[in-house]
Amino acid sequence: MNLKELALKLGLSPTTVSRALNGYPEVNEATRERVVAAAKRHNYRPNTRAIRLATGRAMAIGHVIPIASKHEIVNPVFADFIAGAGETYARSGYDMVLSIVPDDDEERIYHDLHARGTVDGIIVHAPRMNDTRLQLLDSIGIPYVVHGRATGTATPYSWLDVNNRRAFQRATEFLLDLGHRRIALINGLETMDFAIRRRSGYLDALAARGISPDPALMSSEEMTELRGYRAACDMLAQDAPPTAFLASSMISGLGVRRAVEERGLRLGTDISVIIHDDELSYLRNGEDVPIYTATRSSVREAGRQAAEMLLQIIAQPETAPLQRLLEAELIIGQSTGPVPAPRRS
Amino acid sequence: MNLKELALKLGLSPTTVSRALNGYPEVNEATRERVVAAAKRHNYRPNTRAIRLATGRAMAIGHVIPIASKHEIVNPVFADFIAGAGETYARSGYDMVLSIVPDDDEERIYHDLHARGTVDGIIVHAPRMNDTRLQLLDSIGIPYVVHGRATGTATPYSWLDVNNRRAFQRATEFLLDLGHRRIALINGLETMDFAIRRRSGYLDALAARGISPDPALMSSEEMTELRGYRAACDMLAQDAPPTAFLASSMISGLGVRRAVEERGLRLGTDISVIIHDDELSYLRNGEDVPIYTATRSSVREAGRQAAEMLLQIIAQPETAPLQRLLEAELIIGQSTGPVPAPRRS
DNA sequence: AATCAAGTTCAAACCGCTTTGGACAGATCA
DNA sequence: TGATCTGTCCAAAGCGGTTTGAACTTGATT
Repeated sequence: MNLKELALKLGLSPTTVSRALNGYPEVNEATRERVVAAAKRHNYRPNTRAIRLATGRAMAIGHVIPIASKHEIVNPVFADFIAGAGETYARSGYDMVLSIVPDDDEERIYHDLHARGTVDGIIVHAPRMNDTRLQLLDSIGIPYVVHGRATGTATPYSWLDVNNRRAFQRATEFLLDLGHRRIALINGLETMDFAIRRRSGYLDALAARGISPDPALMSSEEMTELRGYRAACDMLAQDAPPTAFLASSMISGLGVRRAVEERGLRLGTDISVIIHDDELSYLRNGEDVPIYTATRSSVREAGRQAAEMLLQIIAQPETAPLQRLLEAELIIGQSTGPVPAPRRS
Repeated sequence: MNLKELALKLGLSPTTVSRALNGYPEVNEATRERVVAAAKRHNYRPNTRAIRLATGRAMAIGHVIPIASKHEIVNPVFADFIAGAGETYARSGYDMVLSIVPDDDEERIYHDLHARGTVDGIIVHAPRMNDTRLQLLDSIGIPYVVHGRATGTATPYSWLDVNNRRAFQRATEFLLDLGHRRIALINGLETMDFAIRRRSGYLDALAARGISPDPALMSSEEMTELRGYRAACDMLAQDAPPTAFLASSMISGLGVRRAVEERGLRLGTDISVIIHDDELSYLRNGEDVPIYTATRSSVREAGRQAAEMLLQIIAQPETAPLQRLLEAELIIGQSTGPVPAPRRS
């Protein structure tokens, strides 16, 4: 059932039927009702492909997920971010198209998506420092919103980010207030912008108390359970082990916990741990009572909002770049406590 | 730069240019080369929207991700499954469109996707027992492939599944061979088809040794860390606690481990644990040496293959349903060992 | 009564490609 | 030599909508 057939059935022209269904004012209310009723009765749904060609809009947003060919990690936050963004798109009648791209091929994909008219805009994931993609997208002329920021980018651009620096600064201060002095940072890969910011928050908090950072207490790895475990093992085996850990994700936090408990130490008494909690749906940090003390910010909500921003930019292309900074909460769980009295060896 | 402009520049008709680029035989090789060169020089990329309308094909596959509104879990295996499927689509020039749908709205979405011509086929995720979606999709007439199976469906359909029953049967047998008699099952929600099959593999193995199952050793929950932890805690607190656990995912396995270690017990000596390992990229079960003994099957590979099957079905609609059963490996890690001598209390 | 405006409706062009059904030239054949 | 075939190329008709510009009613205005 297409527009022409429906029009024929109604004894109207396709023009009028189209207008009736799309809410244009120049159509008699009585006929509109007739048309709407007939459309529903015949299960008429306008063909997306035709609409797209006719209007010149793709009604779709692209999410380009780069896969580093070496270490093929799919960032686990994608699932929840995308779930959030998808809610927004569904409300607005947009489709979400996902491209999984080996990262050396990314540039071509952006050109393609635009030239072939597959999408109206793009969400940029996992920005790095001096990320070249933003300039590329600007030059191509695709509307985009970055999830995160790209330190070192000169021209303004639209982004939505968590205040990672502040979150980790507060977390570090919290540990310092508990008396901890040897605080380890189990960070994500510091090619990632968010990891750079978290590190700087951590360093700032230490500096403010006159503590000079110890490189042996700072690791920068992929955020997997195993990496967290190994980094924590190494650090705990040192002569002057840390009394507290700051882990960049729930998953590396699980690895830290394993290392801690394997040594017969107890979380929250012998060793304190703070994680960053993205509120991943399958990795809840407890239900009512949080297990870990954490800096918390919902990545799903970030997805919702980033998508809204992008749709707004697409609707009004002339507006100045939109920027939104979400603050993370610091929530107190059972994984932190005052620094224990030094053990005698 | 569109086809008409390019044709004009070349002094050819759009017809010939289109044919030259699409490899039709009725075009002189010399002109073809000229066209291809010009296309590259001017960065010509045919407009997807126009192709789709003209050919009547969407060149896109839909992945419908249902979100249970009550407990909003995004299944963590989606990310990796989709990464795998995406690789296949990229190779074949298909787009992947994701719909995040509250599960009470799913039926409408399928009708929509088809009637509006947004996709050429669908991957069905997370099938349940007697899943009504398959019949719906059959009646609508959309090609589809199910990731998993739907017990109770009478008519044949295309699916790709892991042999969950066999995997859990073997895992249970392995524990039985180690002398374990009280083996707990930390299963996923048994509304899910895969969970039903795993359970039946577990029960079969027990039955084959004449062991009657103990309901107190079987839990069926969402596969989160917390659920795994709680279930394990409850079971370990019983008068006759289990000596081994079978966990339906790496994540619930992490919860089980926490419960075990929290009680001062050691994994692989005091308590044995086997997990199912989907080889999620951010939750590797060790690198060279597996941490957990596990039934292993790559969900990413499953994504690749399911996508290939679907593309094949779309290309040849008249073929009989395709079905593929992947066997899980049983890999031996450090989390299992012989049943310990009973403690005196 | 003629003019004008507002309210409705429609025919036709268009979006950018694919594809059908020729057209035309040169080669091949009887 | 005329007929047939082959190799190339093209005009035009879709695909299924949106959108422009015009036409036709009606009722109000002068």
